[in-house]
Amino acid sequence: MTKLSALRTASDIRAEDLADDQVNAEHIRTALARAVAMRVLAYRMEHGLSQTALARELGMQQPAVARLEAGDHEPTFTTLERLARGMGIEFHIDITPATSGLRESA
Amino acid sequence: MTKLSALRTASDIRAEDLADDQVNAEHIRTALARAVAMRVLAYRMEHGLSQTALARELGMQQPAVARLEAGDHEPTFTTLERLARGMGIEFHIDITPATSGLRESA
DNA sequence: GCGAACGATAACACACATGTTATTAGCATG
DNA sequence: CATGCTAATAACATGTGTGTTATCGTTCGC
Repeated sequence: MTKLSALRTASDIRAEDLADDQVNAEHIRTALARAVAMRVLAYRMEHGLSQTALARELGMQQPAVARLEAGDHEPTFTTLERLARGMGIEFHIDITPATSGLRESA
Repeated sequence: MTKLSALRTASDIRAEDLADDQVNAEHIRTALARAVAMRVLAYRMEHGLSQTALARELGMQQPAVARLEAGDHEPTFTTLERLARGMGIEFHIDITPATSGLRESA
């Protein structure tokens, strides 16, 4: 099970960062890595998987999952795509000119 | 001015790819590079800028802009961020679990 | 106490996007 | 024709995310 405090913390940060999934361009570099980290961790907890087990489902090794959950790296699009297929998540990237009407994201 | 045919082609592809800005995870690897390419080219044309001029605004060299417009590379988030700040564009990345209701993108 | 599983981290190789410079071809204007 | 601007491309160095293996500390169950 590994420290429940970790899970608690995860849920906590989820409430902060994951709540507004539409991250602003300003914070993307910082927020994306953490958002992905939270998603991976949450998914893993919800499904009762170990890092090794999830890694096998994603076609990678345990340290790779650990790094993703650490959230220190900027995941590549290739990595995001792999996560999307391996886990159930979807991620959308929409590029809109600021002049053509910006949307309220929250 | 450089071949107008290029511009025509750009507008053409815009109608195809840029129309559905919400790209699916399946096609992201392929589509993102091109979507960005179209955005850069469109912006540059609309503002009557040369690659060199735009490059200066973005803090990079002309070949870098050319590569972006070529659309053969996967731009990094750092690059996207720079484009977002340099040009007026906004890009949103939202990560949603597939189980929590997927949106119709088109 | 021992062994097993888990998670974190170090260390290395590799792929790839980018930064950069130089060069080339196309086209317009003098 | 010569010059200048444009865009495209080659070639190289660099940074960084990732693949991979090995290892360490911790915790749980025997």
